[in-house]
Amino acid sequence: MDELVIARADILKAIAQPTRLKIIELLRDGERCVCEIFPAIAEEQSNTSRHLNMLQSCGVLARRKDGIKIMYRLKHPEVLEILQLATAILKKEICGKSDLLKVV
Amino acid sequence: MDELVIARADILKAIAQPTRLKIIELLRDGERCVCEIFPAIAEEQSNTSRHLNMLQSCGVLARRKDGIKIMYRLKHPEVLEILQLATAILKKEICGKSDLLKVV
DNA sequence: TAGATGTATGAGCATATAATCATATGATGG
DNA sequence: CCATCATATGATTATATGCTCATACATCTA
Repeated sequence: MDELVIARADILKAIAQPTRLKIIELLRDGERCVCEIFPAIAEEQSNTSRHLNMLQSCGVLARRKDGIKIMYRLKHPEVLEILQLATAILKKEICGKSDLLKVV
Repeated sequence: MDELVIARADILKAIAQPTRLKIIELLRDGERCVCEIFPAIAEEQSNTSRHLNMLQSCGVLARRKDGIKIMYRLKHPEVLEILQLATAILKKEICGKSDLLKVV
């Protein structure tokens, strides 16, 4: 039971990090190799590689070899749905706060 | 732009933790006070209080006073949808791994 | 007003996480 | 075979996180 809770938390934790969010959003447009990803998200190659590896090993991304390159892609469309829902919550929260501040 | 990525990561991070997941699942059935929550999830009062405060300040939970008690409740149904999607991903991943192991 | 009850918070600790630099590994073309 | 390009990984550091114990703070009631 507790194992399941932890497993679910791990999936969400994998998504819940700025650098990894940027990776996921980039891969929304399709498969990319590491050498395309790290300049696109403005992170170090080394750091990007670690995050990609993490996302792959927890099942969020899939990877395949293409000659010398490693191509990463989203494995589950649900991940994008989660992002949308998070954005929806965020929007509602921002509106709520703006109301309080009488800014909007 | 980066601020938005961080804000989205923060919402997800709030959900992506076992103790907080347990709280959220408990509150799926409706409003509860702290003194009901911490025994139900088998955590210390102090620790539970911190997590509740965290979930409230990031907008996942709402709270109100009821006499001496503080009642917490889910603020956005989207949070439950996120949990469902995470479970869906997990299921697919577990099945995939089971296939590999030829267990199922 | 003195307890009792419910909730929050300060301090401390152990562990986890993310980033960086340097280097290793591995595949490819000349 | 060597140089080069693409990716991964070891070591280190700084910071964040989660938990616990003790205590504070409020609110109610006898």
